[in-house]
Amino acid sequence: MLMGMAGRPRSFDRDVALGAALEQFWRSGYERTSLAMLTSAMGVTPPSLYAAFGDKHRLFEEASALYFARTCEAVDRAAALPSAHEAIARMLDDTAHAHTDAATPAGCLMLTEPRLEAQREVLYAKIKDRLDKAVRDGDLAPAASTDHLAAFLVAVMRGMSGRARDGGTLEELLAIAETAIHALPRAGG
Amino acid sequence: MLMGMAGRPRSFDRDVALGAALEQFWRSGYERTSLAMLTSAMGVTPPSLYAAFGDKHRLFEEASALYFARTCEAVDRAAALPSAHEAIARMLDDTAHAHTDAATPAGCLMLTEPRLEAQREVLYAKIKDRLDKAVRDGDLAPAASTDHLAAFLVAVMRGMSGRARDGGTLEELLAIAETAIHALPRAGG
DNA sequence: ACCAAACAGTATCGATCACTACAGAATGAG
DNA sequence: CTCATTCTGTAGTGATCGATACTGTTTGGT
Repeated sequence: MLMGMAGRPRSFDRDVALGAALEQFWRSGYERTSLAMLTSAMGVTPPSLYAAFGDKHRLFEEASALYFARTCEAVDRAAALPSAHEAIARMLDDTAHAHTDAATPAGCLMLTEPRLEAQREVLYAKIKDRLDKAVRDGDLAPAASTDHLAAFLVAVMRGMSGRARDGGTLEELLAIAETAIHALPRAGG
Repeated sequence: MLMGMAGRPRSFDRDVALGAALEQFWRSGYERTSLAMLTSAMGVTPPSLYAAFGDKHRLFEEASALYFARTCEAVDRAAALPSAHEAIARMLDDTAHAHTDAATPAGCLMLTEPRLEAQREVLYAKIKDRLDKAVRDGDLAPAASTDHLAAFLVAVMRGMSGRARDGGTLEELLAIAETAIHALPRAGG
């Protein structure tokens, strides 16, 4: 009695449905994505969606958290590179490629969606931490203001995301990235 | 007979109402701005709004054109400065101030609203033209790719606008602008 | 077999969206 | 004045929004 588990099993894969929701939010943003679009993309009826994910807002939070986790993986991989210049260059290169990948919607969900400011704050902190480490390593001039540099880099990534949404190509985004690299202080300077 | 002008005169100032609509669109964006918000901000009832401006989309086009004209004035003033570095520095400085002006909504309507890509294209062209002129003047290295630089600068401005929407301060945006300046090729290089 | 539990699908909820029909009020022309 | 014309405000249009009540259906436990 009162054993929690019982009843008809779910007829869809929750992770697959979440991925479909993520892609829809990514493509159209939170506000422009209606429940009809979500249920169509996920192959799920509204009551099933609400039973599995709560409401639209919680579904978005779960989907954006998934996106954020993937992004953080790439950022952390880049940050692990030996020099700050390599790390930053890799991050910007990743950004250009990810934002123009034909297999996914253009641009970056985290950088485009207004309500994901907390995620952007974490991205900023990751970049600043990597720059601070570079200063400690003697890899970056001690006088470099890592907070200003990190804010600049997040702004550039954001600009790249916006340009990708406007139809910017990979080459165009790579050119922006390469130009931004020149704003970094020279090694040992 | 059939003289066009007659009837009850409009009870509100069309330009003032348009300015109020612009501010509302600027603050909330096109999609999030409802007609109820517009009529409330403009002090006008829906039928008057439709008689004076057409529909929501045309009202937005007129309001964003007004915003665009004002922005172009500032950009052109900056472009008239003697050196490219001065011109670009002024544009970025203007951007930082305009995006954080307490008297207006944070950020830039033109750089934030997805559907205003055509305006961004014009901004890009203005910056590129100024850089091309600098190359002709010997003010910028002849090898400098002005299209890449212009795309970079628009991306930075866009990032500044986004950061302003997230609550970024004037000082923070000025720091981004100053960092971006360092990406410009050195004079005569 | 039988029942409680959890799911699926239809059909719909009230709220809000952009938008407008209608009727009264205010003007200029004759 | 009278009348056509244009504006204003109320009130409400169909459509769509996010979210659910309800009715079966499918499962596991006994």
